[in-house]
Amino acid sequence: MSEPSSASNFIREIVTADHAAGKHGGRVVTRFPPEPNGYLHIGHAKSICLNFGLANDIPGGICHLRFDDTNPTTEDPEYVQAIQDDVRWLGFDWHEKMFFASDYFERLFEFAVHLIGKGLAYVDTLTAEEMRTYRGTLTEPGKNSPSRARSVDENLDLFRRMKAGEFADGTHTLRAKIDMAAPNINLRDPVLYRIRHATHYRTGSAWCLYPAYDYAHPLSDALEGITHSICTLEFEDHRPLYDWVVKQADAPHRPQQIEFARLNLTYTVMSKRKLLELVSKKLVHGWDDPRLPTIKGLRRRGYTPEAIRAFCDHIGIAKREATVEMQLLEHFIREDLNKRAPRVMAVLRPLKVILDNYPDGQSEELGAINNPEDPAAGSRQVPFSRVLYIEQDDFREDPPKQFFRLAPGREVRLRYAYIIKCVGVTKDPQTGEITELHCTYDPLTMSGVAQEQRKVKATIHWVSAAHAVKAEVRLYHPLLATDLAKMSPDQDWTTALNPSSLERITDCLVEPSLRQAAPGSRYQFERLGYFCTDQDSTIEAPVFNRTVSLKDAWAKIEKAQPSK
RNA sequence: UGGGGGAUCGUCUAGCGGUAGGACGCCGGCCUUUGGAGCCGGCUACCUAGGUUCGAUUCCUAGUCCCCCAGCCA
Repeated sequence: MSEPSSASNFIREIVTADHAAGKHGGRVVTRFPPEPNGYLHIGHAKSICLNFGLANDIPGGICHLRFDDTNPTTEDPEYVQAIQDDVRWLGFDWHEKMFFASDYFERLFEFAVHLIGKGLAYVDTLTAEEMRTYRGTLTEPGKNSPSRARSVDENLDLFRRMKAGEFADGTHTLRAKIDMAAPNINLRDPVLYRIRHATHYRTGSAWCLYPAYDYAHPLSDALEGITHSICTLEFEDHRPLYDWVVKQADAPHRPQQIEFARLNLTYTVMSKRKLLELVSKKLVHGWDDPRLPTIKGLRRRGYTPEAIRAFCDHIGIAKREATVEMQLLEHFIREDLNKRAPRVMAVLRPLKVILDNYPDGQSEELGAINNPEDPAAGSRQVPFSRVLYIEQDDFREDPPKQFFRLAPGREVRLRYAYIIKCVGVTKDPQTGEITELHCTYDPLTMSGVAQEQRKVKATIHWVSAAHAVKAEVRLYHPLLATDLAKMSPDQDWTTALNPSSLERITDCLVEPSLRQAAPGSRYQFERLGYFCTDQDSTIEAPVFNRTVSLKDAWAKIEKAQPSK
């Protein structure tokens, strides 16, 4: 990737200054370290853009992809694959520098032996329950575990036996010997290793002893020669422990941890726990459900990596907790797709229009511009005939103020075609529902012909009944109907879900050029929005996802109108 | 009544002692064969109170409010 440098931020300043000062031997090595226990989301994209972006922009910089797989009970190779796919799809490259914390288990064990030898770690026999009691509280100091006085030899012996599988889960831990009275709770003899007789997706049953994050992470960083270890704010008070581990283990290298605020977005959820809950309870259709802020979801919905990167660059990096408006994300996908999505005509909610004065059985091919923003996109032919469908929203029997579209006796232009006039409305005698419109067309108003005196206030899209292709369109609405921040924590957060976040319309009609739309291809349905061909789409049954609507000035006017 | 962080337009963000800027959003207008796009203009922001200084969003002090931490999760 060779895009213009991102806007600066405090982390970029630190890294740039360190690089200029020749710190770390002039190297810059960052890392993106997900635990493979879920799919990546837009919040991870922020971190990916930061870490890889930094490495890309600084000469000689490199960003590692490291799987922080130290907990065998939550991790799965499915996630390892998905994470690699997503990072690549976002446009980043780890240049072969892909690592697994689980590959360091042996070396991590040796560091622990070293720590024990220095008298800085001990095997504790307290139960989890007891350990909690001994830890003290936020305001009261903890007290030393009886195990703290064990000799180095005894610790070494016990630790090796822990590794050998002699003890059951939960019976022993390895703890750092720091300070049980430390005001920072993370320093009150944190657990370094715990026993887990579980199968790890990579190391199988080779280990029953697993290093904790606070121990494995700093040492993994050190082993890889990471210079700047960037993480989110909640790890701020782990930094003293991070530094302690690297220093006391006599690691070959001292990385610097820097924290920034994670991304929050309005109307959606970003925690792995909640996303997993949505997927496992089938509240959505999977990790790639287009309603989700996962990378896979956004991708299926039609988002481009370029738009996501532009968004990430734009929101900036800071330490203040912030919630970005979804509209900003939408702005970036509109901006990107406006420049490159080919325009087509599609009618979501069809209303039949019969052109009384257009010869029955006749049809013609009309030239249509593929993208007014991109002359190189060329043009195509769209068939026109006597019976058409227009959007139900484009006709009002009793038009409100400022409604410029079709109404009895009124004229509109059909995009790329003629000006038509509504001369009759047919209704279902039973329901009173409008079933079809009778219109006349003016053959002298063919699109492209100068029409000095014929100005109409609206141009609407249409499809030819005889040529249109039936399609399903899926519209997505916000995942959440209620702001989670306004809910009490004891309430079930899923009650905040928007029950109508997915709207499927199965009898849409699209222009024939869309018949063979390939899954993943993106279009602008004129006047409606940007749509992406879904992976479920087939030639027999095309399916389109609405990525985002176009900005809708009329919707605003209508909403602002007094009533009705 | 511990520790660690953070407070700038509605939202995100810039500012590094010298006229508080940008983006989104919103409101007008122009333009338009997409009520899209584009163009032009506008939109009650420095948490509070003191102090230092010719001058403070910036430095200092004291408050206020918000977030994180008591997993053998990461």
